[in-house]
Amino acid sequence: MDVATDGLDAATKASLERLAVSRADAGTVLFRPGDDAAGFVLVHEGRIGVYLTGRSGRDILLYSVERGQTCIQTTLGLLGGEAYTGEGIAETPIAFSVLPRGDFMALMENSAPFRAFVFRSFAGRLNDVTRLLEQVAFVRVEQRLARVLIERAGEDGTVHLTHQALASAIGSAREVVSRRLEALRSRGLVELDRGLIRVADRPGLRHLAEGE
Amino acid sequence: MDVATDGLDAATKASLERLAVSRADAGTVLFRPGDDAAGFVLVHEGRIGVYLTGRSGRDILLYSVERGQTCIQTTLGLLGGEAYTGEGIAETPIAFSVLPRGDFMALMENSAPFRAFVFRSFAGRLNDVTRLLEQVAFVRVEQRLARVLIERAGEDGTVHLTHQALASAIGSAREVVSRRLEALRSRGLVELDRGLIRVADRPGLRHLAEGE
DNA sequence: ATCGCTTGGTGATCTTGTCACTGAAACAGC
DNA sequence: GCTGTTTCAGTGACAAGATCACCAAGCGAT
Repeated sequence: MDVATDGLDAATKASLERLAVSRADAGTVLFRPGDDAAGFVLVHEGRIGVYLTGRSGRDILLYSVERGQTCIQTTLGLLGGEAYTGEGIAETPIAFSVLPRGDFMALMENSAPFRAFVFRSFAGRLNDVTRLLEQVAFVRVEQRLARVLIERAGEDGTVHLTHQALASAIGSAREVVSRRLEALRSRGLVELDRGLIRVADRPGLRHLAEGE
Repeated sequence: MDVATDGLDAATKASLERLAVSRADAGTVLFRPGDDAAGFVLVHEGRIGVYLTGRSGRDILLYSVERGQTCIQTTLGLLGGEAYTGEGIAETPIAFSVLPRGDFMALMENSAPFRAFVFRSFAGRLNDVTRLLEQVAFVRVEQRLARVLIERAGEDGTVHLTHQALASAIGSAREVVSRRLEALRSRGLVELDRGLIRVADRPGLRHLAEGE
């Protein structure tokens, strides 16, 4: 799942590292559905969330782009001329650089390791989205919720997300998440606070997340 | 959406056309989740459906592979070492050829048009799956059903699919499809027969499919 | 004809999504 | 401190969809 810049040859790496680094605050909207891709985006620090939004206003997290990864929506746009379908939001303060279209094409032409990197990114995202589809289509909300809580819990078992943010992460509605969380709490699996969930019984939650 | 072999240079095209052509009957299972990719698959005739199956046994059509297209699940396997997550079934009698792994890698290395073709395929599939996710996550069953009926209806407005097949196509359950179809019938939008749906009011159905 | 299989219909029940509110906590400015 | 304002969370009522457990037709083979 993690697509690192590892495996790139020194020359390619150097040309990527020469790029100017931009920064953006948490919460910045980096691109919206319909935008054209400006260039190949590489994330150095922080996390970008790419969301799909339905007409009703409900949204779902397609995938996250973290350090060393690239936003393949952009690549998709560069290679196929298709515009974004998702919305990109900085979830933390981020640092990134943009490789202009022409330079990107040249690298694709000349660097086999770079091509491999881009392909791996693609493959990883396709897998992410497919797995997400599987979850949304076939898995109960409670189980999806348990999974996200496990994934997002820090060392101390805390998850700093609102019910709304959790709902977006699993593609459900806030009210549903509230009720499911209350159900988990009543079983002693989590503790609840405003904007904060504490995982109280990690093995129990993991068991739920695995299904059965 | 359609990823044709158009745009390939003559040399690449020739080397693809030298491959031996295999055939398979409708209904043949071509690959299952967990299988390793044998090589790069190119479809000459017919249609392959790639399905994702949940534990419950319910399944959903990820995408179809038609004439001139390639099954990117395979490519994904070749490039990233990931196994299939979907199940491939011949929906019609098919003719296809397989480009062995080594030859595939060589083409990727040496032919820019071939690389572009593979990238376009990837981009198309990622788009397909994303759109499907959007449908499943945010769109009503009735609307998804209407859309599929429009897409699959022949010149004469007939759709030769069972309720179960329709349910798989939209990622729902057979009973739900039966009930929704009955609702459409009562509104005069379709006529029903065993294994056959006739679109009676195409504009009306299309209107439904567009949403609102 | 009749056995077996596929296809489709139906009621009951549970889960999930949606709508319309309410209340509680956090926060900014005075 | 208070006072609005905003964000977050809880709740009841109801609609949509999934699941389960059946049953009944249609169809093909022998």
